[in-house]
Amino acid sequence: MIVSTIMKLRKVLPMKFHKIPNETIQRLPMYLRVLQLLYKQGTNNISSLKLGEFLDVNSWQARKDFSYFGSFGTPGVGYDVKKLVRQISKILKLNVAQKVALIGLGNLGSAIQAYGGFNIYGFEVVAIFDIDPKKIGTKKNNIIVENVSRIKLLKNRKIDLSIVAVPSSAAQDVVDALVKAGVKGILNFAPCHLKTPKKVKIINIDIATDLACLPYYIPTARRQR
Amino acid sequence: MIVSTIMKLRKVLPMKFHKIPNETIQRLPMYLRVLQLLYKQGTNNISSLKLGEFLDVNSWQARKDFSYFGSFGTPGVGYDVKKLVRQISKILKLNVAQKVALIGLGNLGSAIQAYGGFNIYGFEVVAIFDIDPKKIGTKKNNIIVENVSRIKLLKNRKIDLSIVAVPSSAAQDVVDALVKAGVKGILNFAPCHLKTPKKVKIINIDIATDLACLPYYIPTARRQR
DNA sequence: TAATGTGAATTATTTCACAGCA
DNA sequence: TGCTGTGAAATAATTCACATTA
Repeated sequence: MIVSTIMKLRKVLPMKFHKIPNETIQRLPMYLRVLQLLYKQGTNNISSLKLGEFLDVNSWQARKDFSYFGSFGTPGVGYDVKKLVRQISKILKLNVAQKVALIGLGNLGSAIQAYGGFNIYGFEVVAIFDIDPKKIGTKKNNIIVENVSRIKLLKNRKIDLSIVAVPSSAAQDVVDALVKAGVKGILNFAPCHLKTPKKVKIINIDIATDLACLPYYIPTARRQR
Repeated sequence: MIVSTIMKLRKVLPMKFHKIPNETIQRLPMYLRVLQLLYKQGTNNISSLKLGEFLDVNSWQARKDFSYFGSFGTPGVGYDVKKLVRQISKILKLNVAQKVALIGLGNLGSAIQAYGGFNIYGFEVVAIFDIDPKKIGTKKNNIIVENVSRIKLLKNRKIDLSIVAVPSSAAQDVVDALVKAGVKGILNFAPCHLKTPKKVKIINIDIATDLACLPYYIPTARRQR
């Protein structure tokens, strides 16, 4: 009720005080990725139309997404690529390097560790935990694999983020430990719903679930029974 | 304009003729996963409230999701778990086993191949392709790894779905080949936007992009500059 | 002239509230 | 009584259209 009143008041205020759609936040990293690539290739200026073409996003969608945070472009000219990169980085709080703890060094955990795609956003895996005694103590990319029982010691290591790549059966215990250790954001790969306090943001990636949507969209399965 | 008129007409028609939200489709595999688990554990009947609790979904959300497709429950009683599993499977076209081709057997591809989570939805990886001569010809889980140049031969093998786990630089070529080979649905892990004809459904999973959203939601990064 | 920025309109999705059935 | 199914209301997100500015 109060929220509703605030929302109505906000309608007379400038764009930047409107509620920001979740979808907008999810698109920002994609803009950022393309813009960084463009900058590397020597493109200094780009229009919302061109930028959108790289991502299958309409020009007005891109402009509106940015407008929630301010006016970053120049009418008649477009956006300064470098400036826009800096602005989006700041919005997403990616302007400071983000330390990440990886939990689980099985097939998926190893793949994530080897994956270089995090670097462009300033993420760095600085701690790895596993439960397998054969892995504990070994080095992976100069990081010593630690026993999951040591997750609680993260408290003193200024790590806000964690990637959970353990089996579903172990996931809730791991998440509980991470929350206790002061981790504020979790990217979870276990295909199950995990309970966290409201202050801890959790984003789930469920590969099988995403795949399971595909057949629905396929006009006619080759031989439907 | 015409679409808008149809939509208005639809408002007087029963629920099942309404447009089905994409979000509903994305929730169906999650209901299915929980229901299968419950059934294995001997639960034969469940209410929308209990079902929702497992997934942090409101009871009315679950009921509305199902209502787009028909009336599967019994007022005052709830849903027959086995019956609901069968209905959702049918809606998602998961009632027939789905063959999947995996492209790319690097770190991520290997992890996907080893991941058992697909089985519950009836998926089976039946073909693997890679570009590395050292991998081509070897066996992985009884499947011979083939050269990517042979993707075009998929045409005769009744495979509708594919998982793409190759570097961004190779992804568009791979997708083009898959489209030519008659693949109808693609789950893409390469962090880039890929062009496909409208009739081919593509779902993207971008791990780094999802991670990049997390810091935004964290109240205050530990030392914001 | 060529682009941005943004109110307003439209469309999509969620939430509510309750009629109706076992 | 307890739970489903669903119109209607509320909320959220996208799309449009255009005033505005370099």
